Amino acid sequence: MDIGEVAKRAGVPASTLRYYEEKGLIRSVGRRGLRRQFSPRVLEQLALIALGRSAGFSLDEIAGMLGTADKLQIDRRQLSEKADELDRSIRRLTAMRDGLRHAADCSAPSHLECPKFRRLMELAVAGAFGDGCAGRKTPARRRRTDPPAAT
Amino acid sequence: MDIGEVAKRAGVPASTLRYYEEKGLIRSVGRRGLRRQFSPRVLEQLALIALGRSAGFSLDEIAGMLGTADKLQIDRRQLSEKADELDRSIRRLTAMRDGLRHAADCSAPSHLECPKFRRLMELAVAGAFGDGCAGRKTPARRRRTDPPAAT
DNA sequence: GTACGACTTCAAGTCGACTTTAAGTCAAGA
DNA sequence: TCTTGACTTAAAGTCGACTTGAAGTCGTAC
Repeated sequence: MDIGEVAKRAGVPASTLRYYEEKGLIRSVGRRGLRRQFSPRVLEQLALIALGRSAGFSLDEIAGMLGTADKLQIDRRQLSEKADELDRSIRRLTAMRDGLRHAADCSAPSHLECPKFRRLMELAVAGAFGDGCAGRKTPARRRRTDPPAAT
Repeated sequence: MDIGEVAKRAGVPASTLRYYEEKGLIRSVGRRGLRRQFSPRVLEQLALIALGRSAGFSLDEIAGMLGTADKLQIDRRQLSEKADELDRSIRRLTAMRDGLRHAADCSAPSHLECPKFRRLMELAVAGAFGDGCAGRKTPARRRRTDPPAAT
């Protein structure tokens, strides 16, 4: 299959497929002239990649899983760890959701006067929802690189 | 207070404070020489910002909330919407967690032979966990910019 | 025989939230 | 007086996952 065909079937832009190949996540079976040719098996690989991404694995992690063996061999411990990680995220998100829900219907004149809201603020400052909360879009910050005004 | 003092108390690097000021999230009350001076009230603002970030608001959204009025006036509808959004995330993460958990102890020789796993793959391909799942680190992709190999 | 469309490469750009760096300012202590 | 050390600025760099652009290569339909 030409890359365009794969793109159409998998619902993924051709540029992404090239990128994935470059990263070693998929492989083309050869070339016809310049053009990469893919085996239909790549569609399964792409589904796997999509799943991995949805589960929160990075492309590098996924590459590691699909990497060495030609036959898929996913480490069950890795899955389990990711499940635990998700579990922690779920707990944090749940706490946050409930807090927001409360704040939304709270009768206090200002949110600042609502004790629950203040508690939430404190937790946030303390980092209780640290890196990884609420659809965190930032790439897992390393807290404190900068000396926080060292004495 | 000097910026270093605020940094220490809030546990946020000075560079971040400058950045926040530039973005209009906080304000300094003046200068002593070159140095910004902050009122202690900025600490409360920062706590609010930390909370907003943890809840998944972007800095621009937070700026919008704190923006116009000098007195904090958060739109309750906005909180409610974010709570709903979190709720959806929680559901997706939960499904994913359960799927991973299952896959981790599944007895099928290869994951590919487990029907539940395959179902999860299909869902992922179909985008059921679309943008916003599992600590998604990417900035809310716009699906399909590239024509998927138009006919 | 040439125009077209689908492909190719490589480099650079994007997004958000910061951080880092280089070069400069300033008050205070030895 | 000179040196710290905490601040200042503006500009550039970072991270991950891609996308975009420019310039070139094919096979095929006209």
